[in-house]
Amino acid sequence: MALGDAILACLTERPMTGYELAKTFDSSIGFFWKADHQQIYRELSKLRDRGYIQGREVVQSGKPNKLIYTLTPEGRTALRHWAARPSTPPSIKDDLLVRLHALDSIDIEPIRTDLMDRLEHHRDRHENYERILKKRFPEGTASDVLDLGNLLLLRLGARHEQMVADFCEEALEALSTMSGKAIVLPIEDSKREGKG
Amino acid sequence: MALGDAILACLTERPMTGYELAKTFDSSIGFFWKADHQQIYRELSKLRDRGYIQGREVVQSGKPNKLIYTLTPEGRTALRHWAARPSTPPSIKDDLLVRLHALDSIDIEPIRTDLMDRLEHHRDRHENYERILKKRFPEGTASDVLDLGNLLLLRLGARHEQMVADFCEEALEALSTMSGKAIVLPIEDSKREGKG
DNA sequence: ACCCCATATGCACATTGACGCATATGCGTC
DNA sequence: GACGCATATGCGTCAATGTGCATATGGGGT
Repeated sequence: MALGDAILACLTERPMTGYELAKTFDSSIGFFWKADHQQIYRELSKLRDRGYIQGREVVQSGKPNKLIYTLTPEGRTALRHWAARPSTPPSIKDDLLVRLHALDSIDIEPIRTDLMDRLEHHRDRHENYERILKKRFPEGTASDVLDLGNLLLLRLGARHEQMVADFCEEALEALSTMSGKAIVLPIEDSKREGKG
Repeated sequence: MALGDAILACLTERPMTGYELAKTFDSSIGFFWKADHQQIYRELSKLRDRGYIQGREVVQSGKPNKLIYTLTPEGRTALRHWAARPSTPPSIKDDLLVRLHALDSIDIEPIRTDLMDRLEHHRDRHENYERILKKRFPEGTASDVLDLGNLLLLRLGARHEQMVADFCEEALEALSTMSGKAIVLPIEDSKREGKG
């Protein structure tokens, strides 16, 4: 139950509604973990059933009533126990890498445009991280433990995006150099072997 | 159907049995994409039903008969069409990052040991990539398009592991510096607020 | 008046993934 | 001879995830 723990982790900051959590998973923690509102509401129900969070209904007019969820002591304990277990290193699982693995059996042009799009995407994200870093940590140091975690997170994010962006650039360059030597395949559906 | 396409991509190299594919997903492409043999066999059935691959049974004695799967022209086309679609940038989704996000609500010691384990893990993987790179690409250049893809892949893997390893080191250092200032919480299940 | 957007929650279905178990047999080891 | 291991394929179940749809309403644009 990884998403559940991510939600518990978010609720340590402050009590939130499912809607607010969904927005959080679209910005701060969402840089590392994607989850849409459906997943979040479903997980919230489970966490409530287990007694890890408590919902307080707030009656509103003009809008549907909202449910503000707060961590219970049991929830805090559960989070601590989860956090005390070793983490599992994830795989990268990027389709782009699968495409590169079969580079000689696919069309190069779409890969080039894809790489260019990805380059832009990762550059944007990198700039975003750097902007937040400069704003939140102009000194580059954290004052307390909470800040330290977020500082480290932002730094990792920034470096990751930078690295992938660099990779895209390099891949594009390499493809340009290669395209002179390699046979550029015309787009046809019936493709025979002959690669020589 | 991402795993299916990863399997098709593997079969462009050479025809393989499910067993061989499972081994492949435990080494080369498996550095980026994890899949156990169950997933692979299930996906192979689907791909066969769709006519993307063809199974040829080879009778064996002493071992169960094996099914060697070959890409059909339809399969090649499907792979090319899939590869022509833009890729979707994945999220990092690492539990360690969730732990760091809630660093002030959890116990530091388990995180330290976790970070040390992860440091070792990522260093090992980094060395592994570097070793393969030196062996397969001593010149650092690729001769054809297939090699280029694999060279790029290995380079990305190496850099990624290096980056995460550096991150772990930095996080450990930061936690050491911080531990002087921060209150080290004793391990108790009933935890009150008071963080001052 | 109509439509889209933001707020706020949720169900249903399909796909994907993780984990255990089952089958069949030869080979080496304790 | 019992046990684990490598080879080789597959079923069943459950958790996690992804996608579409449903509900309810006030406010702003056209």
